[in-house]
Amino acid sequence: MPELPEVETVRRGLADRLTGRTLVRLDVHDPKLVSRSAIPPASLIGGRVTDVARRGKWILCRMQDLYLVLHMRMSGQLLFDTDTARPPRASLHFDDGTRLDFVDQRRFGELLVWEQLDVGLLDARLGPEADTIRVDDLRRCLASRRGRLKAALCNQAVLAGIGNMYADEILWRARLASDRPAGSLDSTESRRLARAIRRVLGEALAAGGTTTRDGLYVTSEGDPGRFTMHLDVYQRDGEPCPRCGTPVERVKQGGVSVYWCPGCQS
DNA sequence: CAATTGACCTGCAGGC
DNA sequence: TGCCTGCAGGTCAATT
Repeated sequence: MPELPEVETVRRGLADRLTGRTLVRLDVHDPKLVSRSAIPPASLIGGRVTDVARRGKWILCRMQDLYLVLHMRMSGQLLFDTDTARPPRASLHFDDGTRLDFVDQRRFGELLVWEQLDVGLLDARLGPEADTIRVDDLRRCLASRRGRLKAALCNQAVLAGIGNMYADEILWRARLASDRPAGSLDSTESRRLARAIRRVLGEALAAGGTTTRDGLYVTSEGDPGRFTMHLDVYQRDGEPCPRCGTPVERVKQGGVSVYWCPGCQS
């Protein structure tokens, strides 16, 4: 599922190909994709892409006074000029002939048109960007939280960009158990966690993200992510922990799977 | 205010 | 073979 490294990889792909381009045609094949947009998507036609930014898992394409806002949710793919097996939910055509398709098996993704004001509102409901988090900011984010550490890491209002897969990888790297109360970390553990967040997300981004066995994540050029082989615990239940050899366990916590090593995470 | 739960979706795996 | 159930999880709204 697209988390910060995947969304950032896609953002870079879009920035490369779309900056300076003008949208000449927009075909929405699935109305649900745009149903939460207060401004009709057709308003973007004739607009030129001046900048492609990212906030958490949201992609924000500035098109002069409006923003094309994209969220891939579980299975969204943004693909340039590919002939996919799956029909796109929308296709965007640009002045140089480039076509960008929004393909989305599970149909949770969204395409929205926002004004500057709405971008500000997004900022207010997201925590700081996870990939650059520093230990003192992290402690502020987690302080006085009584819920589970993993839930806090995955909560976009606390920290923006982490999802289920990287939360497990980060917790393994930091040698922390997912069910620890978020506010219970001492200063050593907080330092370890902040470092693990930056390291895991940074390495995953450098590898162009992670394509899991569902194969749903690919870059905007259609390439799979190369971090897959570097996963230490995610979807590796039963395999020996790379650090201590204890078999990796999979448990259910708050409705989602947690992959972790009971031998070295506490 | 913080935490939890259900809803939204589709494809696929597993059981019978 | 075919039907059914459960599962994958990001975000939001509603509830505790």
